Amino acid sequence: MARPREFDQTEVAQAIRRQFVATGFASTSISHLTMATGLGKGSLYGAFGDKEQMFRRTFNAYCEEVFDDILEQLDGPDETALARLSAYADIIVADSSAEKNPHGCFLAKTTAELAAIDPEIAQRALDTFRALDEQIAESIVQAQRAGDIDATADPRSLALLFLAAMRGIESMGKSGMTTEELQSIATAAIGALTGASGPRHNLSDRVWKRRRL
Amino acid sequence: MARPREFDQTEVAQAIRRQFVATGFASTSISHLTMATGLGKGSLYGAFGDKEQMFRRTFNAYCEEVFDDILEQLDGPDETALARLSAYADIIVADSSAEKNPHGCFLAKTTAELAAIDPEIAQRALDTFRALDEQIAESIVQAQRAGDIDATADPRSLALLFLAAMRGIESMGKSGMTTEELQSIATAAIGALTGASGPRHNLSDRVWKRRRL
DNA sequence: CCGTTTATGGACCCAGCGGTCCATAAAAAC
DNA sequence: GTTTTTATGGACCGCTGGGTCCATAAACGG
Repeated sequence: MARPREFDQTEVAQAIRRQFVATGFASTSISHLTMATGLGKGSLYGAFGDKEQMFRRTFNAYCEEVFDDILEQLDGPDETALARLSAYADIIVADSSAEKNPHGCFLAKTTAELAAIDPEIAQRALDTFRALDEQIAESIVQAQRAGDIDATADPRSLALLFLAAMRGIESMGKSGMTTEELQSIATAAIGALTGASGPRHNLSDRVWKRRRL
Repeated sequence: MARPREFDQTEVAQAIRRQFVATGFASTSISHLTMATGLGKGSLYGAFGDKEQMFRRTFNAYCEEVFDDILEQLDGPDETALARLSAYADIIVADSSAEKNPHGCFLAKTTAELAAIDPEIAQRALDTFRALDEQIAESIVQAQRAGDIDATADPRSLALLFLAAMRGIESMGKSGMTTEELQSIATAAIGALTGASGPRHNLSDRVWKRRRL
């Protein structure tokens, strides 16, 4: 061992992430990254490799976080499964308003920019979507057991619809759609799960965990 | 008048559009455009202005087309309103598969890249989303009159949910989600409109008009 | 205290960027 | 045929891009 790093790896990684979230891959220059991190080129390259490696690392970490977040948010007993889905939708709404989060979801942004020309990125995005879908489907099965969702409905189909609605909220939120409109989508999505009969259990159970885009 | 242009404006505009759809704004270089169009820099600048003007013109034309398409697709009598919505969803599915259309919807791509830093782009995107929503809502009202959708449901809320599901299909299609999965979303979205009772009229009425992303 | 090893950040490289300019070509006006 | 006007496309410019290199700094082992 010799001279140690003068910076905190995770702090710098967060600064890099903030920059990529704001300006994507192509529009982020190395000088953006040196400014955002306060490091020189040499340090940045020494610690994280080139721009592409930095980006892939950031994107993978983001996808993992997105998944960890839904895992934590949807975890719980059958009786509050629907309430947790509703709370998750509320979180998506809150995080998708352009006012609060002008740059939108990094997963969506990166898929839009790179999926067509980078199979690795596309695959990671697809894996993440499928993982989200799976978690949602599990919660729907729980809610079916609890009597909040029609037990004869196909949970996989409902889960995909719910996920699509969430991605739609994100997609349109970036353009400046109001929180009221986005919230209406979230409410309607939950309504689509419960059907005309409505839920058996209360949706307003306190099941919020934490927020993340 | 003197020497006339040697190229067809609309053909060249289409070539420009193909390039922007493929590589977005930042990642499209002028040399990309000269290659795509076969024109020299001078001609391109003379006829269309600089890169930013070319892009804005292309984006605006695209938004208009998206709206014209839904207008044409959803036009018709009450009895087939739901079938037309279903056909529209099928078109979105077909156009959103990465296999057929790797670059995705230009509206989504541009919103993801630029809405956060360009209010004019954001506003145009928002206007387009709202216009789509309005047309969908109108068709839903028609379907309610025809007895295919519960007349007590709020058409605005249902329309936003439907639109969000469509944008979700587009968003996830780019990552390579299968046509079957995307189609399942479309079917579930129509199901969410009709509710548990199902539609009164047949969904398979021949109401397809033309295709567009 | 000195040699070794690694971190540091700015100098440097050159390829490609967006944009301008201009000599030339070509059609219209007369 | 001559003049006028516009289109054309490549030469050219200043600048910034990503990436490398290296003199220097700083901590450790002995």
